[in-house]
Amino acid sequence: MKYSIGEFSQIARASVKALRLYHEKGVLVPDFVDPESGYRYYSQEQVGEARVVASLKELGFTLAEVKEILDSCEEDGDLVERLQEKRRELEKRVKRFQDSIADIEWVVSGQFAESGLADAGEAVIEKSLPDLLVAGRRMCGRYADAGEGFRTLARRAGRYMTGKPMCLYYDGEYREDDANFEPCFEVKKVVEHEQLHCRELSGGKALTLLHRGPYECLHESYAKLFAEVKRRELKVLCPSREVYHKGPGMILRGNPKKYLTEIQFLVG
Amino acid sequence: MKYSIGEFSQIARASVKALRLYHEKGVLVPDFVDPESGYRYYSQEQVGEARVVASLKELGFTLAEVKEILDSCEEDGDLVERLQEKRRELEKRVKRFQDSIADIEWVVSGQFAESGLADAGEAVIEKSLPDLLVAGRRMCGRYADAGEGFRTLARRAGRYMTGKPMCLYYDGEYREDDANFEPCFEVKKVVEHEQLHCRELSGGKALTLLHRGPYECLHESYAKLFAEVKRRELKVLCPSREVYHKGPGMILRGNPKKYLTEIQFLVG
DNA sequence: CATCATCCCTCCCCTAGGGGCAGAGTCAGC
DNA sequence: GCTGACTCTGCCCCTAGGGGAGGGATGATG
Repeated sequence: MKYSIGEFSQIARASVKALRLYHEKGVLVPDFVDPESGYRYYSQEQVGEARVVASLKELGFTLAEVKEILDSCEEDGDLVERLQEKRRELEKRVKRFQDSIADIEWVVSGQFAESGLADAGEAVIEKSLPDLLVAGRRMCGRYADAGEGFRTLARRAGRYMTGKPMCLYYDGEYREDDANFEPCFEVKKVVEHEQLHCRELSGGKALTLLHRGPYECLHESYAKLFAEVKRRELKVLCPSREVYHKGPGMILRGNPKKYLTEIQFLVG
Repeated sequence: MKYSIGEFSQIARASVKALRLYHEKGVLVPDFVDPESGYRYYSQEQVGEARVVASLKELGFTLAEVKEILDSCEEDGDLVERLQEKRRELEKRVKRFQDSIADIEWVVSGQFAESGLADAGEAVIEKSLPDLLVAGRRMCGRYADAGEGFRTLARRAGRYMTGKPMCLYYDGEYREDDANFEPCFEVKKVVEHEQLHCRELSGGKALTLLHRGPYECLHESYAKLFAEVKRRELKVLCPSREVYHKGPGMILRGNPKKYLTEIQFLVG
């Protein structure tokens, strides 16, 4: 009983194209090839062979590996080592995919953390800030390193983030290379990790100002806010805060002209 | 500040080859290309662009998708839908890999289930069979369908299998098309599933014979065993059992001449 | 200015598993 | 013999680049 490639394709559930490829690679050679027409003809036993090839492919083996296995193995027992190795390989790939999925989740969740932001324009507003459970990462260096800090933070605690990212500034003055600051965000629950610091951040009365535009111009808004603090004869408590309602994303930089940053001075 | 492709490659952590490909695909076009020499020169801002490309690739996007995203998106928010879709895609792939891993585990575990088989040659042996917790799948049809039964069984309960596969035969006689039998194997714990039957299989005194060779010759061993039962004036209890110490594997057919099948007759 | 080591360019072939198409040959039934 | 269905080989395409050949450009040194 000989099957033409089309018939065999239906029986063995492999495309004609695939069967020709298997022939070329020596993985599944037709029982008989008409030397004149070049037509391939398959036998009944090759249905079983095709099933074996399909099984191995399903397990993640490449055609080259399948060929090697068919040539050198007779029983399933001969496969064990190869299977173990393949399993480790697959597990690695799964892990990579899962990492990607976790990253996607984190980026997406960041987009959904809605701010209760009254778009009141660029005026100084007095607010009462609530106590917040935050996870932060205290750093000492350049402000530009904060992005790296956020990334680390996100990897560790991103899945528990519930608020917008913010940054605490512990210096009373501007510092270039050894600034003292702490990227952080509100979290749903305490996250224990050596690289981050999780605790209650006390709220209270604060003066805030919403800054629209790139970070290079933040100093203008700081000036406004300081002026207002002075006018009201208040004292700024350390640390001051910046809340990044809209900033450079985890992936895309966005448009700096559209950045929205809220400066918060707790006052006493 | 212009970087040559080699310098930029080190800065942006992408191979020269990859950078040239990104240029070709329009994903990351160099800031300036010398029209005479064809040399590519990259600017400082492109370091950031390269980071974006790397991030998107890490999340599992193809170069074509990366290009489209860069062309049409400005902020992370614009990505959300695409990210969700990509996540679903990745989850599907993870699932497929995990299925493969599960299959591998099952095949491998089958190889490690050692039999306490005294290789006593082909003589009738009297044994005391222990009670076994088995998962089985009662079938009515041709013996050749047993393979399919084992496959189904394996999918459902393979991970709890602790013994060799075996088959119970409920007919007192040979039947062609409507044989009554039950592929099964010992399991570590009870598995609840509508398609399989899990229970204690009682042991007891048995006469057994190890058959070496293809299944076509099994009848010879059956004859030997029946003769011995008769000689000892015993009665065979239903069902009889076949234990497949070595048979066609889950994947490869193996060599039928090396098949090892133990026939077990519980006697009373 | 010449030389020489790098660096960079384009072009081609390779990966795995095919998809799709073109042009030509073949098979089987009527 | 005709016709439609089937099959052949060969070519180009896809991912995301790797490897290498052959040849031009750059930059430092003598």
